[in-house]
Amino acid sequence: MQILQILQEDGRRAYTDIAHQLGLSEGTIRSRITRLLQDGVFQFVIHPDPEKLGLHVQAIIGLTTKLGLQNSVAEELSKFPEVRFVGAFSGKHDLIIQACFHNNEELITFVNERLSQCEGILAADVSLELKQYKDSFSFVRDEDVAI
Amino acid sequence: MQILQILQEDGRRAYTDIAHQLGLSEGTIRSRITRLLQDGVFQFVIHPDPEKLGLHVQAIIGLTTKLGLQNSVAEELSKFPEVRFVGAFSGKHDLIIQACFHNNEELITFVNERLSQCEGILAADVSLELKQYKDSFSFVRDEDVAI
DNA sequence: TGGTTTTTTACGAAATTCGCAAAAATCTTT
DNA sequence: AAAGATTTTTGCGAATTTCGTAAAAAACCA
Repeated sequence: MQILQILQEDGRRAYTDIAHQLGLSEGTIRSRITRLLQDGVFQFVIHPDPEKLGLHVQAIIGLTTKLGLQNSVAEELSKFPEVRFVGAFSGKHDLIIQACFHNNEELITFVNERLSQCEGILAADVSLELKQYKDSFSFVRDEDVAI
Repeated sequence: MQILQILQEDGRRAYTDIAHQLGLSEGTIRSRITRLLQDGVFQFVIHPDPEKLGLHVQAIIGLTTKLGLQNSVAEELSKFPEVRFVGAFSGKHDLIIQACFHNNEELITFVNERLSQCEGILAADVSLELKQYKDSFSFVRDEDVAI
């Protein structure tokens, strides 16, 4: 957990660095990280800033799907590169997705052409992001580390 | 863009590796990545699997806030470690957040004790995640790379 | 075109990672 | 509690990568 916490802040911290910080050998850190990766506990990735990439429009879209087609719709939507999150939910909407676009034009096109062509979507409830406060994969909590 | 695309798949790929793949020198890759980091275009992070960390319950919660308190509520919620996403939106809900919990008990506690104690929240619309299809920071699209 | 700035390249030095075998620790079973 | 088996940690030298930096190349701009 401490290793995850350190890598959360900087995914490129050297094994030797982490080892020094935690009072362990480089080999230990290396073998643990290798094991965590093999077990699929985490992955090394990058977190781009959408704004800096020209993706100025983000939206969360709640979808109502035709009974029985929820799964296929979800899998279809997961293929789109502009869609970064797809989940099935209890509550008002069967599916909730999150997507990024360069501009409003692109969002409208996505809703009107892509979504409408997707068999099984009955309704789409679009919420436009006005301001982002937090967006992270920081799952590791201090409480979990302390144990 | 090609560098980002490569690092999206493996945030730990060596500069020399990337350089070979793109037919450039190690120094070029290094200076470009250094510049991208300085400009805040992306960060090196890890993507943990919440399930593997025992976070079996995920939820998206739409919030209605008292006029004028939206901002302070959002900033307050951003401090919680269990909250991974906070955004202000147009549409039905003023704020939409995404959070992870070990179990339903923890979610209920969060809603009843944490949220209720947060001055300015008028209503909370909880959607429980039943299945996750996609969750990534893969903002870089092939279209953008090709340019 | 000539000069300026930016980017790329090259390369030795420093640091990191890798491979692996021995030591230590942990777990099992009796 | 001991003996044996398994897992984890450690300690190296070797291979690889990164770093620092100065020169070359390219791009930019009057």
